[in-house]
Amino acid sequence: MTQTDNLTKESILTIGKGVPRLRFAPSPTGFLHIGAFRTALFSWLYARHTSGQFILRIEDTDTARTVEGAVDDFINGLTWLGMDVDEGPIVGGPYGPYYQVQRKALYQQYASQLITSGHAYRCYCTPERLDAMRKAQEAQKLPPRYDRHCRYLSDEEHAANEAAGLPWIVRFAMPLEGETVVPDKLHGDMVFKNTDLDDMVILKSNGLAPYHLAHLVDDHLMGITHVLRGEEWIPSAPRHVQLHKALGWELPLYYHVPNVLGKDKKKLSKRRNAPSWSEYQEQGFLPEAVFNFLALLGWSYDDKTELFSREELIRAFTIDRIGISSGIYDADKLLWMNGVYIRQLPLDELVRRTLPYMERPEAEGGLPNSISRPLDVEYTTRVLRLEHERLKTLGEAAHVVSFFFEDEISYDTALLIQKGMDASRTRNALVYTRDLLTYIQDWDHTIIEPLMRELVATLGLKAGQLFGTVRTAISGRTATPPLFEMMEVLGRDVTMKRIEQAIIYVS
RNA sequence: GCCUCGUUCGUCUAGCGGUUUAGGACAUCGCCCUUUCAAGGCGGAGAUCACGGGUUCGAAUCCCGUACGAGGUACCA
Repeated sequence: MTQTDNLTKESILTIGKGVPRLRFAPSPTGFLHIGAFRTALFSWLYARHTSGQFILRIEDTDTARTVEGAVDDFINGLTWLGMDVDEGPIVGGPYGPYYQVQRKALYQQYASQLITSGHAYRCYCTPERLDAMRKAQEAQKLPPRYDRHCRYLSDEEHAANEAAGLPWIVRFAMPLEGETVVPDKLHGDMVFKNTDLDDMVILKSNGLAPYHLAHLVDDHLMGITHVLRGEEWIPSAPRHVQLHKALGWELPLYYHVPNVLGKDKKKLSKRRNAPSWSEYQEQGFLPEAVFNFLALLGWSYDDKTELFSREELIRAFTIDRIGISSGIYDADKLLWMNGVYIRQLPLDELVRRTLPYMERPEAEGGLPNSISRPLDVEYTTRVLRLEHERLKTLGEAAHVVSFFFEDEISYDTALLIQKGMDASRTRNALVYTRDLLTYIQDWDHTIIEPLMRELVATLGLKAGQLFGTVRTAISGRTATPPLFEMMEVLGRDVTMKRIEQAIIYVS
């Protein structure tokens, strides 16, 4: 297809029929991983970029594998990521229903139309026969393919099978020679030999259509202009082209998007190497960070820009800059990006969004059950201000900040003794610190710091030796926010109490 | 087995025939800042552009093979 042809086709679709219409059509066989949302995101971004429409359709024709609650999971995931749906379940729309099980009659109608036009036929082959056939083919090292047994049945034989009440399905009569060209906007034309294509099933015994017919009928009827789907569909795309031809329908614009791979270099799979999107939510990833990260998975704007707000992404997104080679998703980079987004959050917003994570039960990553301080907004704000630029996820806040809320802290008392110090010098330093702190009028880090620095000099220690000891004494940690601000937030009473305790520990 | 798609630093990528001593980011290493941890700043290392042939004055960029990887090969999507 030449560039001119593309432009022409695109013009017809976008100007002739209105705006671009794209869909996300998951099948409710389980939760969704972020790879699935990545492809949906591209469709969504393009729809928003062009003021087009984004449609959610549920491909539930595999009734046996349908999982309860899956559709809610999709909708929750889309909502979390901020991908609003113009048409679909719940919101409805003029091209519904948006569940394929409810569109059964449509598929049957087109299947029988194809039989009438000679493009399809009824097949009475039993699963046992198909199985035996496939086994025989494999034994002979032949590609397993339907042998077209029923395609060549005479009218009399069809009538006899009918009269006998044999169950049947419908198969598509694939052209027996020639080639099928799949025009793909990302890959260019892909050519397939028709002899490699078999007579696939287009109507199952449960009366529903498999993906091949169902998605295509729906896309056509719903006016879908751009089909973005995973590259695993490339091998069956020629079937879809032939089906379009037989139905006399114009092809949508195809974009076969590369798959997202796991660390094992395998396609992300819910049952093998990919967590549900909701685990990212539970760990405290910000949806805007995941959104940004996902957009960069197989798409790029230029050679340096990586941080995009939602609006910037909508403005910058162009479909032709989607890459064609699949890539492993880099969990480290997501973590980094989440940190960037957390740091960009205004403090009150950070608190508002972190509180629910801290309020979770201890077992789910919340604050310890033993906390003695209430989780009020004022105090939590003062605490989180100190951890703001240190957080990588919202979920880790509770752990990192727990000592601000606990009454008793426990730690390895050996950590009190700094490099070049011993127990008695440490004890001495703590005693001096306690005495100094007792006389401080304004409990403010700007007051505490210079006095503590004087004490360092008085005791002939290095700053790190004194401060390290006090840090451990009041937090039980070796890595904390700046010491004096921490003391200020903790308050005089708690600080003094913990230092007293530490004096006992080192004795 | 057969069919198809893909292949630039460890990872994500820029590059669409000359501006490239192949640019950026994450990770990593070093230095600076510094009371620890982060954050930030500066810098380093890291890619014979999978390999082999062509085409061309000139190729990471175009063509053909090979290798490797992935995907598909169902009354699953």
